[in-house]
Amino acid sequence: METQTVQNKRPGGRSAAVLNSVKVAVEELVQERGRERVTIPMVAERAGVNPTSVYRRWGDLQTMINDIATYRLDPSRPIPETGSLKSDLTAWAREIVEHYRNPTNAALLRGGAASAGETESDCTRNRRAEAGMMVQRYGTASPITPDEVLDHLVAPIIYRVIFLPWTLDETTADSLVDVLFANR
Amino acid sequence: METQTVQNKRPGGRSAAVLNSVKVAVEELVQERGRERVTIPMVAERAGVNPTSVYRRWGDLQTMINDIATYRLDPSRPIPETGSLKSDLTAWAREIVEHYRNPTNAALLRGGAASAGETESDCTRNRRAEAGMMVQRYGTASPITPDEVLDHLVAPIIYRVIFLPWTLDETTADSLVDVLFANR
DNA sequence: CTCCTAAAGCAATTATGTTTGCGTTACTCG
DNA sequence: CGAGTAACGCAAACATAATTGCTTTAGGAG
Repeated sequence: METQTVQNKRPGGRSAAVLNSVKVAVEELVQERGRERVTIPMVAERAGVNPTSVYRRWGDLQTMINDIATYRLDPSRPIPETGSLKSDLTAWAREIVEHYRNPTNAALLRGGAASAGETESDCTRNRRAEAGMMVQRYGTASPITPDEVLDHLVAPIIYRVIFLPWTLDETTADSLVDVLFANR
Repeated sequence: METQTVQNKRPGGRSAAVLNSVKVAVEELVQERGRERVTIPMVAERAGVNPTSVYRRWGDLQTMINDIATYRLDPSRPIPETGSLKSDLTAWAREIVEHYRNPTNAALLRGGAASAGETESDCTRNRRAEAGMMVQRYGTASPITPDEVLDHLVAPIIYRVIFLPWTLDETTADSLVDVLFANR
């Protein structure tokens, strides 16, 4: 699942309009029908665009969806920096939970899960890098390792997003962090 | 994702043979090409069966794969009962890890993930029920709740299966249980 | 063993997704 | 602006998936 944004030598005007309406169409359809039941002709029709344009720009559905999904949860967004590891992780986890409480983002994650596994996805790699960054800030004496963050903070969130989305609420992030820091 | 085994008024002989060769074909193909790139005609050809038979019995690919996946990790298998909650959970987690270290089972899980979300899948429900059973055995004074088992034992395993399968080894289950019981 | 019919096989048809060649539009650079 | 060309739209060709009516095979009750 490699996700390099499909670049365009004429990014403005009509191309931008096509990109935008396709993006909206994909998000709507993935949310309405689930990643499995979305096809390129379907997206093209909803977007008011010719299917050929989609095929020529992205090649196939997976590439297109990965490309579109990249626009969300920007990898270059600022990582919380609040003064303590615990509050950084809380803020960060809340962001992730809020992101995936959006059904479109959840559906895109599920779609990505299906094709994950052989190679580390951008999504996973980014989460790991961000976790490492926060932990390192507070030195090697940190009570928490990046792997623990993945296992006990990211994993429960992602598991719930995929399999138990209705259990995600605004308290999820905080209580997971509490458990992570209990007795340390 | 509803998974009711497609029942057959003539379960023996030829039907059984078809079911079996289709099952093998699905497992091979899902493992070889990933859930996304498997089609019914493909499965039928590999199985040496007419595609029509597959369409008529299962209707579509998702139903078929869910049905086939149900044959694995038998829900009526015995739950470990070793005398302590910690060792029960360890044995149970080891089973799950071993199950999903098989690439076919991992691929089927990823395929299921794609269509999960709207309704609780059998797989998830069973894990939760099993966790509850083990915890209850040792009374309400238990230091661990079923939800904690899901968040901190099941979730990390499933997360790794889907996104980081190469990080699963024979120590994974034990160390996750150790963390779960640390300081309790 | 025999009959009944569920399930499988086959072939023709329909539907849908994908590719391709070519003409048209309109972004961008000078 | 105006020329050059990237990207789009259209329509036809192609490929493959799904459906359907009919025939054949064989499981299982009596």
